[in-house]
Amino acid sequence: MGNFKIGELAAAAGVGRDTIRYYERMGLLREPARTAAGYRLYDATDLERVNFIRSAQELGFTLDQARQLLALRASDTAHAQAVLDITLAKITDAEVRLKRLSDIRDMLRLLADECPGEVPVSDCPILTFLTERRRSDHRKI
Amino acid sequence: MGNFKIGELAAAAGVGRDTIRYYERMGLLREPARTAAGYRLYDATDLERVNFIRSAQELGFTLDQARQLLALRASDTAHAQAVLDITLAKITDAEVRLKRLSDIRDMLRLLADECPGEVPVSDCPILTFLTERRRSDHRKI
DNA sequence: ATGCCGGTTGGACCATGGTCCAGGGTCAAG
DNA sequence: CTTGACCCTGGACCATGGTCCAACCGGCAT
Repeated sequence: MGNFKIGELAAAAGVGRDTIRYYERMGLLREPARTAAGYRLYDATDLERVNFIRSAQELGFTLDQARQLLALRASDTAHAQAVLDITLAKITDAEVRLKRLSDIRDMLRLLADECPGEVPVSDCPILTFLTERRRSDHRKI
Repeated sequence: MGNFKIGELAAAAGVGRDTIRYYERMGLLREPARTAAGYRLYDATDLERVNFIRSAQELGFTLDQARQLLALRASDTAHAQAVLDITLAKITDAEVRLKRLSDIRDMLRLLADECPGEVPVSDCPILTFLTERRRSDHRKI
């Protein structure tokens, strides 16, 4: 009972058919049962898996990490610490990227604030900055 | 005076030779003069261009945007407003991404704080969250 | 003249996460 | 019986910013 064909699974999960086949190739979904004609047959646990993967992606996990999380979930010996470790690494990673990106934003904002707009490009402080910067370089932004 | 071969330009700019040729193919660098043997010959303005591109990249501009900035810099009719517009768009873009990423970090942090570690994965709140989440979905994270 | 470094080309390949296509088979409705 | 919607496969293709490769040529030192 409750068997879907690929299109139905895809629609239920809000992804494309090709995405389902891609996940299968990537080892995120099991090889499904088939009808006599070769059609893939899925059930509710497959839908749940696809939903899990999508949720993980929304939290910034890669497909590879989603696969690790699925493997941990399926294990009966693993402890939650393993999941926590992955999560903590992801948090650190997010913080590094937040720092880099906010530094960039701050620098752009400084430059934008200095730029009067109504001058020829030759007087644009943004271009001047990009042009001059390397004379004293090799520090990170 | 001051002509470099590609390897010298690459070393001076701190990039690979292939990167120089790649920039040429992408239209970021002019087609350089050649020696009789077909070797590319560069000068200080080419080095300065590569440095400009690298600086732009460090500020989060794509190569495509770097090309636009170079075109503006070379124009004698453009005004600084055009550069400012690109920069402001980049700032907005950075802010959107900062918001998304910090929302993700916050959610991960909440989940990590709830996770005791020393329990079987079946009791891991992170996995539970990923498993359950889609029952009430379709809002952005 | 021999070795070696560095130059040339076109094209393949990397990661990431898919998307699309051709050329065929299947299935239910009209 | 035909039409249309769906499914199958293998492989190409997308963006991004390069990197690496083979197979060849140039130029300098020993």
